[in-house]
Amino acid sequence: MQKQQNLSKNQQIIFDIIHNSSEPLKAYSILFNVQKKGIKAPLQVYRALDKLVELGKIHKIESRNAFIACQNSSCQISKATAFSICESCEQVSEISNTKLSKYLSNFTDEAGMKYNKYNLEFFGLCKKCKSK
Amino acid sequence: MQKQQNLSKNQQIIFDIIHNSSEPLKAYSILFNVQKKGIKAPLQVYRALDKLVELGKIHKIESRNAFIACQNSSCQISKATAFSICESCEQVSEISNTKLSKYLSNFTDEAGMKYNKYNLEFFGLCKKCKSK
DNA sequence: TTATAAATGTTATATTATTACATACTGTTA
DNA sequence: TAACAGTATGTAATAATATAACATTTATAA
Repeated sequence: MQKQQNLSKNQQIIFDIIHNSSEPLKAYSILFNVQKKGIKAPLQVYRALDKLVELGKIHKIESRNAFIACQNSSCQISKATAFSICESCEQVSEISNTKLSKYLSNFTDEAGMKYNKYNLEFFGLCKKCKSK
Repeated sequence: MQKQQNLSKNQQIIFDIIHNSSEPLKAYSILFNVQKKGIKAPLQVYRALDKLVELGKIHKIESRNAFIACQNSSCQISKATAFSICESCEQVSEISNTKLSKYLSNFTDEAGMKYNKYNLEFFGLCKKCKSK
């Protein structure tokens, strides 16, 4: 329940739920979970999610429309993200690999373009599911 | 309008529209475009899209919920995809860079896991937008 | 030719996300 | 402290994206 400075009430409530979850959470499942705390409308959830993403406290898993807490203490702003996703159990982990992030941050395309931001999603079977 | 063998009627109609588009297309914009051709329901579009993705003829740009034709002739099955996305004009290009794809296909995480599939989206400003 | 898989058609509905507008809170600075 | 600006909240309505369920047809191949 680690208290985060400078989050607003709704932002804190929603961050806590995501942070305490062992799996990525979808917006409407978050909504369902926070209705007892007085957050009643989708927009209240989406606004907090937007802000938390902007702050780098959470990331959106684009292929799943779901959100996880940032697992990478150094990632203040989420402009360089990488995840592994198990296609069987849907477990998601954030990858923090210095070589990978350096490689991608320095990547230059055929036209000489560099990019200030990327998102990478790996898919496969996690250890548990592979051994089944 | 290049005729593709072994696509069904709806698949062919929808592939042609995506293939001839200069920008990624969203499912409901495709639907709107094909209503004159007798495709009336979202599901008809989504089914064709699913199949085309499975065949590697098109790719889904996850962060945009939109679809583009595969620009990489060698990419039969879309299990290793990379795109550059302009955050200003929303132009999207598929990146086919052998070094990058080798690097990512061989990537091994801290736990020794390899992945059989990935999707990478780079964000930035395209040449045109940068020079504005 | 018959049976199996793939594709289609149709209606309804589920899920994800935003617009628009009114109000309240928080932190500055005059 | 008053006035202001910026951020956050509340609420209702609706837009945009995607799937379930079921009936039927077409293509393929044994």
